[in-house]
Amino acid sequence: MAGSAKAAIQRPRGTQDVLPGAVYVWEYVENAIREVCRRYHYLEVRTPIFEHTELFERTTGETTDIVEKQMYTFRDRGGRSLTLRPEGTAPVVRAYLEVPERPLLPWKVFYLGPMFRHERPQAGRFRQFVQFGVEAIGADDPALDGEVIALADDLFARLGLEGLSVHLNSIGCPRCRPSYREALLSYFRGREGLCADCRRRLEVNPLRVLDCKEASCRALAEEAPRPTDFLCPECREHFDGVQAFLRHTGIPFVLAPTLVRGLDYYTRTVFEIMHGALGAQNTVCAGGRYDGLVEQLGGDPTPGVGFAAGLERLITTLELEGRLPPPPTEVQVMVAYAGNAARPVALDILYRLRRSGWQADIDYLGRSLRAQMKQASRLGAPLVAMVGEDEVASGEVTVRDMRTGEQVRVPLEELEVTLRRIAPTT
RNA sequence: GUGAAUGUAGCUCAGCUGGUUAGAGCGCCAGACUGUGGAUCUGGAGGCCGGGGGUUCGAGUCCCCUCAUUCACCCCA
Repeated sequence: MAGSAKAAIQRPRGTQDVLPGAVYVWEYVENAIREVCRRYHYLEVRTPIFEHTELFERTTGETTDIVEKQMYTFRDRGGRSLTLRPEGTAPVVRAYLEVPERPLLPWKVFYLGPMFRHERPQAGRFRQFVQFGVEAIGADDPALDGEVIALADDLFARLGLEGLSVHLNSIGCPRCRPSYREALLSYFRGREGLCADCRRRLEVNPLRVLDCKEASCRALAEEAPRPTDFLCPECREHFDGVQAFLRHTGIPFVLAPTLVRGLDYYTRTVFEIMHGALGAQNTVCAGGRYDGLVEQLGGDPTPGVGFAAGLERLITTLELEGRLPPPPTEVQVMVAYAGNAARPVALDILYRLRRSGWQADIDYLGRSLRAQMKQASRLGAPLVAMVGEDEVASGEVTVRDMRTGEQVRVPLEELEVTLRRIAPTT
């Protein structure tokens, strides 16, 4: 690829470099996330990048692809099996159980950081990707389900996104799900037309047959029994409560009777926030309730609800909707000089500006003044401070406004006032 | 893990049925303007045509393998 004799080392498959010119977009999104979370009283938690493998095996679901074949698992020198975290909820719950003092409930936290799954990359899917997620542990109030959905909705609105829609469903609890499962099995077993994948799904995880993309399966799924028809009275009431909250709060949503989630720990509420124009991986945010998870990890029975959002997909959505913020100014003042005699003076000016807070830079490639101007222009620097032999002799500096082309020559002491006057806001 | 498409200058791409010095646009550097950007013109640098093997007198063009990228499936943010 590269012209060198040795083969160039490329980044590992499914990873990305966020280059300097793009980092501001990430900062923009991260800032929006932190601000919204603060308003909803969710505090940040930072858990390790790797965990004991068992944590994910026990929670995510032993039959899910994530655990079966997508984990980056390795042994450390002590022989322990560790895994780069493939998702954020299990680690957060584990951390909750390790909080030294009993936390005030609900424990409302958010996380923001890289996750790892060994999958084939495609549009909107990477092996290392960044997830933002919130978890509220310790209350089963439907208004809390509503709160995490509201938080996500608020965030997306704040980012200016419009093409997203909330899809909502309830998959019941360990008490009502078995009867639904049976109904589903007998429905599909009595019918022809399922694809090969779905015949396998039917045995492994029957609920997943519902969201198959195959046309024939979808047709069958349309008529299939729905989880919401089998909810026990408590789950029914809870689900009604979530919907009532959303209507009351004015958050639009659509009921999605065939929506199920992949991870084993979900109960009751499940939801996804999707975008119509994203390609095959169109879910930007997904979550739900996990009332059995804390107990499963050795804690007292404690309900919980949360979601995870993929930042790469979110940023793609921003691009798609033309909602990327303009890039920030890299350099406010470019210091240019003509002739080697002026260089020490130019460096003095450069450091004087930097020390008083200006974003300032200078040419290091010995370019002609003309080329220095061109650089300044390309960098989008609004101001150039120029010195040549004349200025050195008279103790002055020439300030050029790159937007208008106007320039003035002022005594060195007046440089900063002049800069501020010409470009007060930069 | 499965399938398909694509890999030619820094970037985006040409290169007809294999034919000898591999091109364009943009970008970059320099000059026209011996101290001044965004316009124009001129010149220049920069490619073992992803890598390996094969067919052929001859391969960027054909065949095989391999690596990478992209999209889709599986699954999922």
